[in-house]
Amino acid sequence: MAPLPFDPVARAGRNWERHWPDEPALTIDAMRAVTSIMRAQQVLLADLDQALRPFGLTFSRYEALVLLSFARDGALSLSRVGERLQVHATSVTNVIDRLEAAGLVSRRPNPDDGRGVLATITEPGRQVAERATRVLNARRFGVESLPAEDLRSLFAILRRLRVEAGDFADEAL
Amino acid sequence: MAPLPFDPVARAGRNWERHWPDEPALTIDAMRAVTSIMRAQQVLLADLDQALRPFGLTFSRYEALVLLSFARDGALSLSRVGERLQVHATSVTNVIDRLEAAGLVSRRPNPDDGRGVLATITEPGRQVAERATRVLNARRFGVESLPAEDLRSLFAILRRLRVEAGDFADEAL
DNA sequence: CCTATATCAGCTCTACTGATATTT
DNA sequence: CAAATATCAGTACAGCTGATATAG
Repeated sequence: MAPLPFDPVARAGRNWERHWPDEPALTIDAMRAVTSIMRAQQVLLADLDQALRPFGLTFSRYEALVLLSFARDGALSLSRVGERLQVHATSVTNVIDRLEAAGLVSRRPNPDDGRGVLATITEPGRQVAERATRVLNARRFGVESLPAEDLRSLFAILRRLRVEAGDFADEAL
Repeated sequence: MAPLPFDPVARAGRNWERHWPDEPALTIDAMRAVTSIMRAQQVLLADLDQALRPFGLTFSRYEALVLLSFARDGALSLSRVGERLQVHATSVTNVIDRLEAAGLVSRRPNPDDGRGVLATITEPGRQVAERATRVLNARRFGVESLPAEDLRSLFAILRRLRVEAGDFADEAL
């Protein structure tokens, strides 16, 4: 795809001002910020998925695998996985299905809850998680171009957005 | 989905530090920022898609429709639509197909290029775009919780990320 | 009885690949 | 002939709904 000789988000902002002259500046600020997030996510996801392809992982599967690698005994109930990654129960089933088919995770009944299932990371799963993480760390998750200050600003600002959206209840406010 | 009593991104950062003690702090900053962008996008897209559902639009279709509404004569070649929205040619065909099926856009041959097709917004399309935009403006695109300063920071920081990712060539650098 | 957990079938959507007809 | 434009078939993926079996 040929890169544009101008910023399409900035241009959209100018069009917005022209067509909606009575809207407060805050509205255009919001539109530019949201459009920027959408584009940034698209660019980053494509970059990360490409980096993870040699490992047979997508970013979603990678997130689930790493979550298990950090858990006590390398195991979590599927419901916990869904909570932490904020994905639907059916999506958890799907992601774990694929990780299990690749031999990176195994299922077993939850001894503490007869309704539940524990996903456990396997030894090959740990190895894949570690090698994939080395790759992502080395390319700094696709944001090599940003200084630490900007990265921390992003986290802080988007954290507020996530709290307001109900992503989690802030423990330190 | 029950909201967590803690920030899952912050917790992932602490786990990262514990498992990768030799990684520079910058790596964890990058991981937190990227994960935040992914989650924020997910939350925002769900919010916007829900707001647009009564209009029979997704955010993708809304973006294409608004782009046409801003264009001279309300028309753009499909290749231009793809450039501006940074989506694949096949996705442009798909989006315009659906907008056309809904009567919001019409296709006609490009008089300036026999290979091309022009997408033109219809009068019903303009009305839907205007009503949908009023709704999104009113809810400030889902980021009501952020002050103008944060919205402008997001735009500025993500703009650099987009430039480095080849989203566009900066005209003012 | 009501709720929670997980799964399944089925649908929508976006993204991408590879092939193709047409035109420049 | 090579490149660009658009389309189509087919695949993969994530996200969701509704239904279901099992267990707390």
